[in-house]
Amino acid sequence: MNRSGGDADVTRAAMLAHLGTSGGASRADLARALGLSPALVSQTVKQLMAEGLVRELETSTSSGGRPGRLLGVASTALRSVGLKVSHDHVALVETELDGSVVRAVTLRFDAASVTFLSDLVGLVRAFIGDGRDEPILGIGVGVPGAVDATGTGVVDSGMLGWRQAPLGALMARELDVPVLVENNVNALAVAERLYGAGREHENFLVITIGEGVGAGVVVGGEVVRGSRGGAGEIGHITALSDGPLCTCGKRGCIEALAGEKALLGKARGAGVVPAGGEMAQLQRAADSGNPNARAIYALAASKLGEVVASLVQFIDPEVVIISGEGTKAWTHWSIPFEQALRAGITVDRRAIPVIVEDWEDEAWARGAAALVASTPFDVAGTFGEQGRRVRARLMTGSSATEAAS
Amino acid sequence: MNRSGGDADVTRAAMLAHLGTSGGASRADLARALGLSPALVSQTVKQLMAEGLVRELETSTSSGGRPGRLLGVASTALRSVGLKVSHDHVALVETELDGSVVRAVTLRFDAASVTFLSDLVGLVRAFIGDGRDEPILGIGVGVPGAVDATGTGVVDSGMLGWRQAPLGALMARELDVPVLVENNVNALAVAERLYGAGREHENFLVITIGEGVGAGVVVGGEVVRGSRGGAGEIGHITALSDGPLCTCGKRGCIEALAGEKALLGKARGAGVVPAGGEMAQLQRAADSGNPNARAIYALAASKLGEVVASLVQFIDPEVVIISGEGTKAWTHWSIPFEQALRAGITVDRRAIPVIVEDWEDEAWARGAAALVASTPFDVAGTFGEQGRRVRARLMTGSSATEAAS
DNA sequence: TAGACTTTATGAAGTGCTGAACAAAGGAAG
DNA sequence: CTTCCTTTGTTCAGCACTTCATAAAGTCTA
Repeated sequence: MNRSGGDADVTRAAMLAHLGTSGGASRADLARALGLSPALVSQTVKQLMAEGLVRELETSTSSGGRPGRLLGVASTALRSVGLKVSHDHVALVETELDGSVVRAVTLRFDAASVTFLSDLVGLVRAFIGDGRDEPILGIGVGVPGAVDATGTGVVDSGMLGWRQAPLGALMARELDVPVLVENNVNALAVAERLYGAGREHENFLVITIGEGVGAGVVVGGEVVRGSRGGAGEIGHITALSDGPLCTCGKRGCIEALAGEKALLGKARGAGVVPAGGEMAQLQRAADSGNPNARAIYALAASKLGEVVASLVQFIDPEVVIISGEGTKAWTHWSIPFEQALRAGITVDRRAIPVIVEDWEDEAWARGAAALVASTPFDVAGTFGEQGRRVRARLMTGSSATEAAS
Repeated sequence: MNRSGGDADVTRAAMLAHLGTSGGASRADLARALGLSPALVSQTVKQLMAEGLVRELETSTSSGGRPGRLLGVASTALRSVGLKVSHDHVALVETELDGSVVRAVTLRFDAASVTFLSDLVGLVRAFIGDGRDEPILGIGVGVPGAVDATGTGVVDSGMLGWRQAPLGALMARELDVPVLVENNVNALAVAERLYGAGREHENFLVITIGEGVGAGVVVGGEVVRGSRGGAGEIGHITALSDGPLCTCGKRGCIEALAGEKALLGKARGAGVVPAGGEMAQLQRAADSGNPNARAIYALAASKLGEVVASLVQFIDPEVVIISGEGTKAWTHWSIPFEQALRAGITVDRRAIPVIVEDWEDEAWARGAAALVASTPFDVAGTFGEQGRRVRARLMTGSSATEAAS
């Protein structure tokens, strides 16, 4: 399969992104990884080197044949910005193509303010202004909620209280930079696929715990978005009939059982933490052996395990990755979660590995930034016009200013 | 995106298959449906017409512009065979490319016999022999269980008691015909995508009820197979903790609550049907208003609704299609199922349509036959060598004998 | 009835990619 | 140390497909 016509730059961008995200790779490596013919890689690398975008590094050790000449991106100016939007704060990071974080800040932000859109644009503008004068490749935005079309970036979020917020279009226009908006768990899944455990897997599940409970689904190497970008919204799967009332109006949602608010509520009710107490206090109580605190975690973990078991049975992933702020206390989740998970699936898939990555705010934002690095691989064209703009910037080494369309 | 190199026959086959499965289409229709340029379609159609594989039908009515000249496949000999394998019988059908059934039989078959492989081959050989002398395009096989690689067709099935049965390779060798083996629900999902409600949807869920409970998942127009072909095995999702013991060793699996055996067991226990009674008797009892019988259906339907609600919340499909033998009694499932389903999902997706198609054995087999017609669209190459062989046969109008590899 | 518009179909020129053949550069075996 | 094998990288002819331009065949509007 090739991409003739006007799609040559997709190939070029994919090669640049692969070199950026994987450190060094030989031409043969590139051909295998991207499914292209060696001939094309040779040819394209020659161009990219002539343009000064790619350079040869050292020679790799041989594995019984001719050793490969490793390649790397020449430009150091290929940076992306990622932001994670929460109801009361925004985390911003600037990353290199390989996912390494150059700088990061967390700022207060009121999602319920009437001026939330312009507020957000202002924060991002200031953050970019603080950096070097190099123009950035693009901005990735992770939001808790459904994103209608990733290209235009219209957001519906119960957690933020946004209805059809035209976030992507506005930011792209105001900042004159490609902006990719996506559900934050999906963004995390993209990051896992590019830099994390998902690199070796085509099918996996990312489960996040924290304020909410979410899931990202990767099938055949691609993130599943569902009919209107609503795939992975497992927070409102019913885990206990006649359970506690959830913010969504239903009863017994897993988020109402294993979300931060639910845990805190229980902890306060049981007197484990004081009235105005925080999650950290609950964790400390559990750490020091408080049986009530441990029981609170255990119940949540067990219910989460049951839900994840259903998903594993349904979609048959190769691994399950657990992430989110909630993993800070994972020691208290681990055993009951795994027990419930293994007990809820058939024998043939009980060996499924569970990988825990305790990422915090910064990592979520890094996930959003990964969206930018992933666009060159986005053959399906999910990101549309914004994706094209990112690729165009990759091509010019981000040093030339781009004409806005 | 194009498919240059050695993949020209994929395009040709896809055009033939599209014409076969959709009746008549103009060149412009083909270009749109297959995502090709009009120029290429013109060019390729010219070839196909010269080879006598395609002919022009009448002229379509104009919709404000030049009317299109409708095309159709010239050969009437493009037939496929589909079979549905159950533990005690096999259903066989012969179909045209458009999915219409030419003939169908159901035969006794013992999946537990030591000679089950050769028995099955014998049945198929006899079935093909009974038909006209035209060689067929290929054979699709639907089995209840996981199929490792659709190309080679190695089957693991708890319901049939098969472990790593090399069904596909054996049949292909013995019968000298391309053989595509797939999980039966996945096959049904393919049929829905080609001929049914799935034609207008890229993301949908197929739920089957009957002896077992299964699911087929279509995301982005493609059937999701999971890491080892085990996606969609929802029968053993836990729907009721501490529920009845299931054949898989777990408790409260949805199959142990809503599968035929479970319903029959309950019906016998409640005295609704006699000791050796059948499903039809349970249904008649419910039809005539027996409250116990109705309650049995209602509980199963409600539990199924809860499980499907989780899946809908998770994968966000556009529609849910219900099928399988169990739909014969759907009137008794309908209300509690829909109630449980709507109650278990968030407001934003409560409008999701539920489509019921009461297909029986023959339709399952037709689903398997649809695998053959779908191979030309199988860009991902799931069917490998067998898929290539099907395409090769399509090209020669199935009139030339094919050299076995 | 003439033009404007829409949609279908085709021909020519150009582009992206592949496959095959070949050269290069190392290790392993005799 | 030569010979074979494996893997990498390059060159080149050829092909599948696309875009662009143009013709064809209708409907709609003035």
